[in-house]
Amino acid sequence: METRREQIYSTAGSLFSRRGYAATSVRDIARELDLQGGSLYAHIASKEDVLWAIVADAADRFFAAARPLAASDAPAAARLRGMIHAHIGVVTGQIERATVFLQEWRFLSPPRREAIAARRDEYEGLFRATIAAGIAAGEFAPTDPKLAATLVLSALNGIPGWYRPDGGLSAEAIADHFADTLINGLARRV
Amino acid sequence: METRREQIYSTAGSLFSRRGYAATSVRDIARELDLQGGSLYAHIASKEDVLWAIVADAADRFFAAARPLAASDAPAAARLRGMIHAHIGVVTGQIERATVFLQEWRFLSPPRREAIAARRDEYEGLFRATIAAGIAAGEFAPTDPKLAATLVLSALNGIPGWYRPDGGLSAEAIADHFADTLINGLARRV
DNA sequence: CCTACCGATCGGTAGG
DNA sequence: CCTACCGATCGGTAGG
Repeated sequence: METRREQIYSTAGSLFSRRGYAATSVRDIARELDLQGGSLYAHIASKEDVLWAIVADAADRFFAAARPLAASDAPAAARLRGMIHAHIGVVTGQIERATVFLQEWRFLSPPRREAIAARRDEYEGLFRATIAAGIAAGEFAPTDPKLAATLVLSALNGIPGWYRPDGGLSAEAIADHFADTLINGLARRV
Repeated sequence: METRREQIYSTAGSLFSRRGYAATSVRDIARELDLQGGSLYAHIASKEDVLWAIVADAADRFFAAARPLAASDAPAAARLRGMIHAHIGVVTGQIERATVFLQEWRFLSPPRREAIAARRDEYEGLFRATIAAGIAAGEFAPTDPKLAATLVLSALNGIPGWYRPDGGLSAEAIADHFADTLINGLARRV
């Protein structure tokens, strides 16, 4: 029971992720739904509103997946491992929307772009704080938590560039490997 | 003694990196050079040719920086450290062209896009081979070299998303931190 | 390198 | 949701 509007978001997400927002026209979206170009505007107010709906929804999913893990009382390394798995789960499970979130948000108008920039920084803060806690607890070697969080998230956010759902590598296998390598990289030498 | 054509590449690189290829018009480029839109075509054959010139040039720079280090006879960890520094040097030293190379190459026409995909895979192969050599030599823990190379390059290629040349963090400091963390992450536990 | 133009397409709207 | 349209802009070209 998908509403027309949800169909539009889904189709737009697919097209935006493949061709980019700027290179996708509202008529491209309409065509995939067997509608006339102008008919889309019975359901949406503007092309940018569609982008915004996709981006804001994806941001919510990342927070919903990672925040509970960041807030748990497990050791920092275990929390970080869980957050890496959760993040990769969103990226691979919603690959089109995640790609649009990661790559196309810069086409939002300034107020919305700034809102997303703020949310991204807040989200990165979950990783920063977890890494900082791990350093304080002696689990991780002393390092710049901000730079380390950026490294971790950059590695994870590169996944849409090469991941194929039907490839030989499961999201779980990728998450295990990435978590092993990254956490090992942060770990204190014994 | 910059030729007009080089000015066009430089201006286009700046605009493509900021707004994206699809959202930049040839008139945008012309305006920055105080030319009429059509006058650009006295110097270039098409908008796509400009993108191609930038992307192909950036690819050359990455190879020129990393290939000699990959081929040296130093231990694998030292080679990988050098390659990470070299790669980050290109990314931060030519940030606009590097951004266009990393983000906008998908707007190339199919034959050129495939050529760049092949070069990217070849380049990633330098990292794969170095990591595989490190595993064989017992410097690195056994792991999937392909996945590990992808992790490393994803982390490095995220840098244009946040690096600011006038920020408090030098390219060298970033490279040191990233190389430390990534090589530590690959290292064999002792 | 400019003027003036080409056909195509853009996001969006009026009125039904 | 369609038809028919709006003004603006697109990449590119002819002729000078």
